[in-house]
Amino acid sequence: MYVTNPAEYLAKMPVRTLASSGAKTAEARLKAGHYLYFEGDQVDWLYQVTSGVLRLTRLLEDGRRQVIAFGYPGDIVGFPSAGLHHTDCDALVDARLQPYRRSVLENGEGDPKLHHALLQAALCEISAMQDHFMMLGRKSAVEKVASFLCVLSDRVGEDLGEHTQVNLPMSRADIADFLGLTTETISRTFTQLRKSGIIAINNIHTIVVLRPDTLLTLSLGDRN
Amino acid sequence: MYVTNPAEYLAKMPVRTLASSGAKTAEARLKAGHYLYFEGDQVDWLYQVTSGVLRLTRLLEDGRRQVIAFGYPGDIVGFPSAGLHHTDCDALVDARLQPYRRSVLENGEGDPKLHHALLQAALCEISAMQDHFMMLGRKSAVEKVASFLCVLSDRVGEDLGEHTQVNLPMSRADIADFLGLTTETISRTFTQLRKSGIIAINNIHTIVVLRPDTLLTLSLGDRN
DNA sequence: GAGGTTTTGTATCATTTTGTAACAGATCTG
DNA sequence: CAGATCTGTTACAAAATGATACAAAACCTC
Repeated sequence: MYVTNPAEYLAKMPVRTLASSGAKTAEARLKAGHYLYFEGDQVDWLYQVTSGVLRLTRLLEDGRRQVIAFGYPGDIVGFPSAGLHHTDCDALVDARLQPYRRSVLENGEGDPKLHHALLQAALCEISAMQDHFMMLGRKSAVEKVASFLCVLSDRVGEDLGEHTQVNLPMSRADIADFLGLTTETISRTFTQLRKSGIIAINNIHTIVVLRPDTLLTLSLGDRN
Repeated sequence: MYVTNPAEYLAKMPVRTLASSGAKTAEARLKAGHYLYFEGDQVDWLYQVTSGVLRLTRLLEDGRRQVIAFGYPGDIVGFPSAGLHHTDCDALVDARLQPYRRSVLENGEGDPKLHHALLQAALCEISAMQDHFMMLGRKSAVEKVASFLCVLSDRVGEDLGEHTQVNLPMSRADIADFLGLTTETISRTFTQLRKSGIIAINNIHTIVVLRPDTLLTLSLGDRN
């Protein structure tokens, strides 16, 4: 059987920019807390994150929230459906963005290579979201948190020689809304992982993965 | 605030075929229980469902399963990521499928209109999956089941004058794996809806929505 | 249609996760 | 700096869901 790696989510795009050399649109900047677009907005541009971290969210009328994804460097955000945005998007920390015209993706205007690259990014997004389905639908709290940390560690972890340090720019509530849990459960699970010596919590936004192999095992939910 | 309709999932594509008139590829047939492709297979074709119902699934090593989607007439299945399928796909009931070459989507070969239509289907898929994220991550069992029935009722319900009849070709286990629940919870919830007079269960695969408005209210999780 | 197998429904019990609340620690503001 | 306001942690109670067991129904297969 082809083995699904449930921790594949977020490991989507090479960090290299897609922009062709000529006629490049100027990079945009987005300050922490500021919104790039809202649900229902007309889509004119797609954006590739160059630096910083974005947050894509959806709201239910009663206030319940789902964090659809975090946008890390290399990720493309803003794919339209029927020409509209279907999430809100804001920056967790100051971010730089490379904009691409929507028409490049949808009408093939401009560089064909860029059109192809954006299309591939969209297709990649579909498969990445399928991974996250498994996460949301079929994993326990510990497995979810472990998966989340594994992915971030692989993708944006800083090598500390012995261990890997991971910066968490998002709040516990963001993590909870991403994984379909409550903030309390996130806190409890972090504490549990810390007490087991699997991670260390330097400060609220900085954790260190002490035993990556154990964390990975937990994330896969091995009942062995 | 722009109101997210959580029951939007599955309401993806018009049932009309995308195929351009000329040089049309012959329609394919897939018998109930037979597989169209497996996770890891090379993608050569995309398929639009003409009739019947498909099931897209993913497996975890320990046997846990997530039903990614049900493919109803109008839906496109088989979007590649890195050229490969990332789900299994089989037919719940005999199905007819209109195949489109992968290269039409990815390399723009052939009819540009078809290329555009497939691209739009992919983008639509992304937004539909975002809806389902909300479902999996933030909804209770009753809300999930109610949403599921609402969507099916809207999409493929048969008008019985007073009420709407919905055929459920999938098993309780399929519904459970689609909604991130267990079969027992599905059974319990169905019974609960039946006893409340919101639905009637003619037989295992046929339910009737008696009070669509109440079902919709339940699906939205109004705590009013 | 008989006999066996699988699926579904129901009840009970166990576990996980959530809700609540109190408190601690940050961060903000004037 | 002091007070106010978030955010995060922890403990305990409550609720929802899952697991188990078993009976009933549906479905193969011969």
